[in-house]
Amino acid sequence: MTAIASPVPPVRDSAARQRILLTAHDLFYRDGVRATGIDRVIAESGVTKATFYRHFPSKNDLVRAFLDHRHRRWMAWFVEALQRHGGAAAAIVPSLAEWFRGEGFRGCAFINSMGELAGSLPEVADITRRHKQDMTDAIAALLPASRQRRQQADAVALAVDGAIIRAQFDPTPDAALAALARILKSLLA
Amino acid sequence: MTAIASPVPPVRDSAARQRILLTAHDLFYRDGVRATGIDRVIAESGVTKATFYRHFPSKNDLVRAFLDHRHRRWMAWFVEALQRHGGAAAAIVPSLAEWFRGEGFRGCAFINSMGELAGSLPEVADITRRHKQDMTDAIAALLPASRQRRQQADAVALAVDGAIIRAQFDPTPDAALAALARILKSLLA
DNA sequence: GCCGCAGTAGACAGAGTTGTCTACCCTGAA
DNA sequence: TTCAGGGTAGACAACTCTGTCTACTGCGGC
Repeated sequence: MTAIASPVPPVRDSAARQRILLTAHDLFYRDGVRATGIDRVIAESGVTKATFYRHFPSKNDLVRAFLDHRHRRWMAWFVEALQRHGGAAAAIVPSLAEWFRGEGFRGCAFINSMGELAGSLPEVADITRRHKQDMTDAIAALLPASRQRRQQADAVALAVDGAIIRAQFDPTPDAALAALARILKSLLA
Repeated sequence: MTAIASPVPPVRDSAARQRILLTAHDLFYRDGVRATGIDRVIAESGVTKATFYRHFPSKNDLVRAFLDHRHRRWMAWFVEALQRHGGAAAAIVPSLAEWFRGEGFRGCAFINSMGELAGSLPEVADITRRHKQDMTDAIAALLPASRQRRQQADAVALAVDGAIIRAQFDPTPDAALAALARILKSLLA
């Protein structure tokens, strides 16, 4: 369904489309998907309804594009941050600290979306699973090769998700980072 | 604000109120809070609008009552399940397995709500923090007394949250449980 | 020069949202 | 017996939501 191209390709990498997508990204991530009306996205991206609906036939299409964009953006940042902090397992905590302490941190966009869109966009679970798989792969790349690297990476990724959650409801991310560090230390000893 | 009693107590533990609350619990947990309209709750609990608004002056009041109810219900189940599985740290994985494999499992109601209500009901972060604090206390009670029990419990709770998330997007909870078991084993060795 | 098309501008439909209000019923306690 | 109050039944207001539609503009390539 989703991927069938229209007879005459109606959209491309236009400036308007980019503006819509970036605006939607900020609003969806900050306020949540359901809390953000299409009208708001349209108004804030300085575009008209006709233009919006030319690029995104429905809100769900925009949501999918948002998650796709978010995935690329976040993964690029994550991989870069891990390298910047040494490219080993020890890079995980300082990298996440950066994110958690960053201005508009509001948790994981995928986890948040999964919670609110289970009914209206069931595929968000699959999208989230793929996102977390890529995150786990990036983590695995930091670990020394061994027979249990895959499972170690799974465990680390699980702990990272726990830390993201905790950093989302605690006033400061310190406890989340400390607990994560404790887990990593004992897990990779 | 929230806790000020009205001059003449307008509500009590009536049957109607209970029906509304239980219906709201099921719908909010299954479909999400924003996705569930007040009309739906009213229709499915077999009550009229006037009755509903007598007990819950606004949807936010209902949401707060829902989270409170959910907290009591979930904590009671959790403590009971941990005891039933032996009352030690080893009880955590089988207890969660029960929940994850249960019929309507849809993740943690608090984490889900925090994601979608950040804007309209900011206090949900505090409610979630208190809920997780109680969960952590229940976990701490399983661990042998030591100087680091508190921090161990924090780390275990963080991993539990990670497992809840993973069980929410994976088709089966097996990987989540295995990764959690791995973390517990190395953490409590 | 003209034509296609991405864009602007905005009215409009149809459904759904929360919340209010009137009118009536029924029961249990003073 | 009266009467307060929790309940039923449902209209209605005011707003927001997604999505459609018409009419016009401005520009780049053929």
